[in-house]
Amino acid sequence: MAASALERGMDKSLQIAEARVPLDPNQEDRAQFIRDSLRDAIVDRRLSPGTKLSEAEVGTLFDVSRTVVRAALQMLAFEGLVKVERNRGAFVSDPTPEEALQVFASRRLIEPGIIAAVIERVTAADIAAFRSHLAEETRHKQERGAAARRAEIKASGDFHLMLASVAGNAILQKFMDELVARSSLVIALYGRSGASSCGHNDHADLLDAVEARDVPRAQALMLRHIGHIEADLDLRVKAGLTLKDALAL
Amino acid sequence: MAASALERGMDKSLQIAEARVPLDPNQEDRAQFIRDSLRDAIVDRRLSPGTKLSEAEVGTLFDVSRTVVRAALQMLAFEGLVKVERNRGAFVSDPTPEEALQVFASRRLIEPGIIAAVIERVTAADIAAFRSHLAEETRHKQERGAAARRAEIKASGDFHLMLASVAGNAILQKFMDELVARSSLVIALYGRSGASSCGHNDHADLLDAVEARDVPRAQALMLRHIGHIEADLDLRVKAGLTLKDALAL
DNA sequence: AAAACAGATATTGCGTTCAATCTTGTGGCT
DNA sequence: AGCCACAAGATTGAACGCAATATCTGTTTT
Repeated sequence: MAASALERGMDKSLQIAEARVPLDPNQEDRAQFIRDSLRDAIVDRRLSPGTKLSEAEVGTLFDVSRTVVRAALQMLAFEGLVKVERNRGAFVSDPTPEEALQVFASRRLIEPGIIAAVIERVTAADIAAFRSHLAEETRHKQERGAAARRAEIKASGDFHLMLASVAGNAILQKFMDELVARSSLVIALYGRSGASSCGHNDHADLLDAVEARDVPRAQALMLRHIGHIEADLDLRVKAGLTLKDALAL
Repeated sequence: MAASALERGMDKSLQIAEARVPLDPNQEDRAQFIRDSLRDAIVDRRLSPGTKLSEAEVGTLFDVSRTVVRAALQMLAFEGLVKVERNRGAFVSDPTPEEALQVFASRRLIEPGIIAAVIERVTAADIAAFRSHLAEETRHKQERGAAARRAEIKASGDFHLMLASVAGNAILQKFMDELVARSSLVIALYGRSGASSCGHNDHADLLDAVEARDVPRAQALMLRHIGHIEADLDLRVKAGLTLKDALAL
């Protein structure tokens, strides 16, 4: 319930998922583990856009050398979640309104295709998994608080990733990974209601159409859904938010 | 004709573009430079799939430390052009037939969308640039030899990249970068006639439709074109090429 | 007083080094 | 003779340290 109490503890340190060495999962690929932790933190908006990710600081938090941190940051840079500037360091990226539009334009292109592939390959077990996930989603939607909202955004993204996974194309799945992560960042930045779900039940409707194997309808619902998410954005806000403007109030 | 003699010279060394320190272009981002050199070499098939890219060896060739090489290899791994195996090293990727199909399925999804965007934004200057590029392409097509064939494959890919660039969506452009590179690898591996252009003039036709701003026709031509490329593949060949089979002849 | 310069500090870029892991070659055992 | 075990060599993984660059502070100059 009051899970947002967790967020209090962030004095001046980075406040990533685990405060210190969450134990090496399997001792392999620590860079990947750090990348995942950072990505979750970024997508969850525990790390806000523009935040500097100092190599030394992250290294201390995870108890690894800067070498490993560097690898993780480079991966995130490829996904577009952080921006690295030469001799200056890595920062959580701060997508411009234009980039935000490009993210959704890309999704509009790819996701209908994914839907078509899903309908070709989806099994009864998949449908059950989707329904179960949907229940989880609506649960979050009814809760209050920043933590629940974050969980909702994340769950909403996961729904799309599940679709991509069922579609069975590894390349498209990777693209969707990136697009969903970037979307979360955009929504966190520009979202008006904070959640992409202002009264709609898009995922449930979409799933119905998928189960009915109605390709055109499912694709139309997907496009409508993306439209809903986009409509919830207020791209003006951040447009000219320079330090000067920010302090002018 | 017997231009393939060029490939003979690769005794045991890697045979990348420049034999040694091609001068730091601007002293910045040497890793990126190495990545580009390696990518060109892979796409051109001067480095064949499966080749091991030893950190030390590449480092020596470019006269940098392994640290920088590592960064370059990691980038290529993200693009899917090399595969890194833990504690074993990096290898030029060797896409399976299934991966090959996924590459083209992805392109079928994305490129028609790019075409639509292009027709919305293309200028007369762009058209001129395309025509100029096309002339270059046909020139290569009429030449003989492995070098010309490589140049043709590369030019053909560049045409699609030019389209992506005109479309004006940086994210899709990055996706296309990856897809075109992977396509080149797949064509090099599975291509029957070696070039994607067995008698067709797809690019010219496509460009005509774009200039006429006929979206449906241009999209149809794009799909047909991708179909042509795919039809030129022989995915059986490599299908079961295990060591055992390879030696069975 | 504001701008500009200069030194001090912090951070990144990257070469080097040591430990861990994989590969290869040799020798003993069945 | 064939197979397994073991050791030597080679290669990657990751920490460390130094040099280069950017940032910050305090002072000087206009």
